[in-house]
Amino acid sequence: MPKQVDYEGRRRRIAEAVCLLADEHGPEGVSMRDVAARAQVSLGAVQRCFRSKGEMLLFAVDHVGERITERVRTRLTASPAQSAATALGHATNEIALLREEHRAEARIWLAFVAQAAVSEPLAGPLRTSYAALQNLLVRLITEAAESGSADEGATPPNPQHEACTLLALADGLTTHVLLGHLTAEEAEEVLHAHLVGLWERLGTIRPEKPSDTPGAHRFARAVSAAPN
Amino acid sequence: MPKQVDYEGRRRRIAEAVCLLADEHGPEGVSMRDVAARAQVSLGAVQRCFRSKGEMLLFAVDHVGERITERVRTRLTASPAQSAATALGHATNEIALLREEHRAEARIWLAFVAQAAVSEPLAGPLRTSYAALQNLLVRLITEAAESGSADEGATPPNPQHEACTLLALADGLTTHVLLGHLTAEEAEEVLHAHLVGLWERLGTIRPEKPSDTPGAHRFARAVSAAPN
DNA sequence: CCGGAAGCGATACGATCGTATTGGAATAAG
DNA sequence: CTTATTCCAATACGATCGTATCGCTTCCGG
Repeated sequence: MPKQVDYEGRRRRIAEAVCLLADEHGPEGVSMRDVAARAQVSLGAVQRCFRSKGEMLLFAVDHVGERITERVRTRLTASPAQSAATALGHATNEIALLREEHRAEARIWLAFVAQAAVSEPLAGPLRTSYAALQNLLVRLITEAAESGSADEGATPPNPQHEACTLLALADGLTTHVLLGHLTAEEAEEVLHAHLVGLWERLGTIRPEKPSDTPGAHRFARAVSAAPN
Repeated sequence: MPKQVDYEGRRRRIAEAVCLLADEHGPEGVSMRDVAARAQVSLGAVQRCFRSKGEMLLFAVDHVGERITERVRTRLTASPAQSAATALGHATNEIALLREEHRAEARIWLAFVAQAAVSEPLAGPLRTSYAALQNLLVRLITEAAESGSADEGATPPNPQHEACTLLALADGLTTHVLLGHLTAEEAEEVLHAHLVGLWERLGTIRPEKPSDTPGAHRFARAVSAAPN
């Protein structure tokens, strides 16, 4: 048996390079050559890892999806929320990718989403990621609703609906921030306001600020210094 | 003076061609040659109308933005809403571009948004369009709030916040429908549910169903969607 | 030590891109 | 009609794309 290399590791490195380029020049602005240069490998090496460009992009989008989902999950288990409601806040804030240090991830996500809207094979992994996130939200909402009011006075909101709403709202806000239509602070405020409404509807006691930045909102890079 | 042509008309026709192609092949998937072919003009004619491809795209995005905004406005004046609240429902439904016949417009919008996230000149017109839509929503919300409850019991919601929320939610839902994560019906349901909540918060009497939607609840396959 | 398979850097190739150029058709003014 | 000017279709051009090919280099099994 001749030479053997760590394909999985290389694939990941290439995927990271794809992300960096997609962040800088948008989707379709990533070429095999640029990717190879960014990943510090030769074009031939990239071609050995992926049979075609499409396959490479597919792997990259899967990679990003897993990273985001993983980050949300980590956030939940790392800082054990005092209540399901605050956990919900944390998760939503994480999904929205509003913080400055996640702007790149947000741009990458948007790039892939736009591409996937016209390329069915790319849409698959994205749907999977969305489904995972939505399931997580549904679970948190259900949990919060149960731990919340024992009184059943108001209409108990449909967790599916609420999760859809939250997910779509977070996505939309992210997009608007990327476009510069909203500032990150405005988006956070809007998101928080919606969460407050949701908590009331759930009958939970309104928890403290869900964000990890109690004081100044500007440039919240206090937490999760881990680059990647 | 020699020959003279209707440049404005030609520009519009080219913009339409750009939209058709962006709808089919995504952003960056539109080439000058394809555009020319679609618009039934020669490549040279396109080059005469626009100094560069970027200029052409800029014109096209402006064109689309105006068309959408105009359509929303038309919808409002055409069917004189019984109340500001129903008008709000109509406008939101129109913005969300959920109906099948507007799927193309939605894809085009998403394409431009993704492109604009990494290309500042493109972002300008998009921001303008968003600002216009948001202003319109703010106006409708304010109107609805005034015509609504005279009682000031609950916290009077901030129209700016509500407009932002509505706009972002509509955008996010549109995206999720395009990706196939939600069906158009599910998205409409979610949007409607949010509007109901908003109406209650505004203290307005809940109006009848705001759109021509079928009322069926079909949330069976919301989550754990197909892999691809 | 060595045979040979696997990896990969370099390079070639054909297609397609945006843009520049150009020669002739079309048309309004004199 | 002539002429000057605008328009445009065709074509050329250089760059860049994804992909295929081809020799080296590298390294494991025997």
